[in-house]
Amino acid sequence: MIEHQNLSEPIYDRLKEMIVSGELKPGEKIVQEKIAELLGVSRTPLMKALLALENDFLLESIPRRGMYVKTLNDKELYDIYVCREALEGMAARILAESNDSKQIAQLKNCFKSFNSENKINSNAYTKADEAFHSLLIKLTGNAPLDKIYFFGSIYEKVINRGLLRPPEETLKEHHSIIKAIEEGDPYLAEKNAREHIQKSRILLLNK
Amino acid sequence: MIEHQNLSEPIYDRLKEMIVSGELKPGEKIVQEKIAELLGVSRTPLMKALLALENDFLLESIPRRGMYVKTLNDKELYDIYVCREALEGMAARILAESNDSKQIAQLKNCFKSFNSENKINSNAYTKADEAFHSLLIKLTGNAPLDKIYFFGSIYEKVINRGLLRPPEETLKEHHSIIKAIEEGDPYLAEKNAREHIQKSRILLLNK
DNA sequence: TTAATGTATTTTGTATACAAAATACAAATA
DNA sequence: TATTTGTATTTTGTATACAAAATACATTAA
Repeated sequence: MIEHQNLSEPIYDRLKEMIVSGELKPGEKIVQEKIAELLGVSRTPLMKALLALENDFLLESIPRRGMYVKTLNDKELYDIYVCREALEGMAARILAESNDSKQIAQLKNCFKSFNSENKINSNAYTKADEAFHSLLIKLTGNAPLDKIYFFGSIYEKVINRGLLRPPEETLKEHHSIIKAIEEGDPYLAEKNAREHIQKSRILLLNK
Repeated sequence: MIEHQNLSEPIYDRLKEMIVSGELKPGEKIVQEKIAELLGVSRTPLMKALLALENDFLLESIPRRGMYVKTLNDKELYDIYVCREALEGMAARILAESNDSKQIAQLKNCFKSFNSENKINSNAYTKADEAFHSLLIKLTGNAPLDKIYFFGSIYEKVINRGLLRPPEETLKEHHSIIKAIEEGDPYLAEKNAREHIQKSRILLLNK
């Protein structure tokens, strides 16, 4: 079955899913031949996908030893939140500066189903949360920013440990970020976005 | 010559140098077989290096067409400076928080040879500048931050267009960043670091 | 002359083959 | 028994082989 598309891409997607879902457990070794056979491909395109996943912080490579599913310790998780704070803060600032009503509508749309409800479905909210934070970055139109913001992949892994804070609490904060963007207040937008991440970050310390 | 070390790493280093130095020109296509032969290796380890370089924003891949040396347009360069502003600002804040005299000494050391001199060697200063900004990130001990901060590789490419601002001007700013860190003032350290990048960023707009 | 078409060549994407390092495990030694 | 040593097996790193897509180029038709 030699059919020249980009095999690496579907492999990458599949493996990412397997890692995030826990099908491949943290610390587990990726034995290339086994995974290749499992996915029905050769080691060559698999290797490409593995390298991409390493760059996403989902795999860890020890030269001459192999690739392992990354186990995020508390320090690393904390450090990722530090990066998120800086990057999402900047993203919020940029969006507030451009103050685009279409963009604001998109941001609002993430949480529209939760506004009127009294009881928030935790699973649906987690998805919305992820979409919102990812959208915040995407809407800036800053390609390098989007490239380095690989934390989305890790997000689900974090969530699997249990939501850090109740939706009722974070929903307010999300809206305050959007509101500052809508008011065209870059300083406040950045401040709100940063404080939002910071609150979760601090919780990670006492875990 | 089959000798199992990590060929990919030296290949990566060599290619990075060739790109940064301009031996490989922006927009130039990387013909795998040619480069492989030039470096005396096969396409397999070369491919690994190419993928890493793509992740560093130094190469651009068009599926089924090939890899090309990235041509940074003004918008992308500007966007990179936006990221730098966020990340280096955060780094300066962190260093100010920990307020470690050893770290501060290291930072000062970057510019020690320029303090007493009246005429600054532009070439040496460029190297010092690069070392300083890279060190700022490294000293935080934040691995994800260091991983996403690939801009150092691009730095020289930018500089090749000509220094954005005279050393006399930026040297002061560098010292003001260090000073704020030394005084343990996270807010000021972040502010100074950000303004430092911002000033260069704004210049990029009028180019 | 210009545009279109078909063929040859080049180049990428993938699979496979093989060498050397790493690992597992059994036998030998203390 | 615990530790070392040697051998077999596994697995990675690299090279090569080959198919299909992309490109170059010449030939033909308008």
